[in-house]
Amino acid sequence: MGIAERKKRHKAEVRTSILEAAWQLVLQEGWQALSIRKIAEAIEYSVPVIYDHFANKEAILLELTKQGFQKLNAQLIKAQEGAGSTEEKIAAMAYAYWKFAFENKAYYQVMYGLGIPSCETVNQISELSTFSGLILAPIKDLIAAGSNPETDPFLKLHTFWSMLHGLISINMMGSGEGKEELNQMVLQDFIRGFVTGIKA
Amino acid sequence: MGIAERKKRHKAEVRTSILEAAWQLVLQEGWQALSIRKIAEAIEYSVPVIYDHFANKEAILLELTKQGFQKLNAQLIKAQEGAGSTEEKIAAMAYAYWKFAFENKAYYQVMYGLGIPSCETVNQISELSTFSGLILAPIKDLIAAGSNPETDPFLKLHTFWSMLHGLISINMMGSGEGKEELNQMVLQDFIRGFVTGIKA
DNA sequence: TATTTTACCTAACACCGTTAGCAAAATTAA
DNA sequence: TTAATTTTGCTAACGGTGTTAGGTAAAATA
Repeated sequence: MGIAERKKRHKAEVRTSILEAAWQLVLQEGWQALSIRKIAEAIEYSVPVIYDHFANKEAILLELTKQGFQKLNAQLIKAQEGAGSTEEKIAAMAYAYWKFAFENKAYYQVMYGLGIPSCETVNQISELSTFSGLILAPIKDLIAAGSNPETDPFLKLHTFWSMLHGLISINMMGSGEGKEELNQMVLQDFIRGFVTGIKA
Repeated sequence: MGIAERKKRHKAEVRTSILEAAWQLVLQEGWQALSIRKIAEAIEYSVPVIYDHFANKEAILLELTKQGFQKLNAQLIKAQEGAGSTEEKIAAMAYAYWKFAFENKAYYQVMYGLGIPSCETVNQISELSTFSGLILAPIKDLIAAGSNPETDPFLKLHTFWSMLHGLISINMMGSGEGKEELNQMVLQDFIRGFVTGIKA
């Protein structure tokens, strides 16, 4: 009964090729210009085949979003591991998040493209809870070590994520020119403020 | 030659009705669902008439964006006037900005819908420079009164706007339920951190 | 070999933004 | 008042979108 296996394997290959083609198109023309027909042409199948693998276009973007968070999480873990103190961990993760956003603009724009992940969407992206967990841990440590141990860590996680995202999205417009140094300063400014805000 | 006047007036009326219809549609179905054809039907004109008044669909959204910033600016001015100290001014404006966003979600989403206003877009929205000016003034005052008078006020404006926008956009997803109090805390947290960050 | 399942495609539906080209109405000139 | 001209607004189309119904040919099963 190796036939069923072969078929499954082939189906998985087509699915993968859809995602790869979609990703190439996003890289080349931006996620706004992604279309089912372009994907179909790229994978050399007819349009309806795509709907055998994904319910709709949004599901494809959702899958790319998941991939983005996977990649981001991996880099956050690496950043955390390389850091010593709790404080350094938070700083390293903020920096890693920032770096990820600018080194993977296409991913970041897909991940937050339709606006911030909506309530329904959040539950579909399991990677998001990993993400939250990663950042929550050092925040809890920092709170425990600070002078206000009853501070709500979720509140701080919320703040951390929100502000960082805000900084990035507003800086992402200027893009191009010699703003890199200014941006670095904004980031450092933020981290310093955030950490001392918890310790105080 | 009152004829030309009447024609001008009529043309202006049609233009206004386009914007009003567009706004109603945005309120009812969200800006993503806005379409030229729906506007045309609402104003009881054929589709091409709309292109006599606006170059394209984006121009209509741009006009709504301008209206949004006008309204926001008005509320920021009011907030600033009602506040005493420089510090209170900044807090009041942050709160007013926040309040505007949540009381006018449709506007806020149009204003930041296509992502943050891009470099080209910024120049088309004169209201944006008014906005910047409004926030810049108290920031400058606070810097002057603080212990680091050489701090770049534009950097701080940047930070202020970015973080506030981030807080709002991430909080805008949760929307609905009993998160209002938590949100208030996040905002207060932000303001406190921002102000002390400048003074220190 | 006959039958059933699977894989896949063509063609369509209902939209979208945008524009070319034309008919009718309103204005101006004779 | 009639003729010429401008203005106004329309129909219809082009090329695109996401999505799906329905049919055909190939492959697997009996």
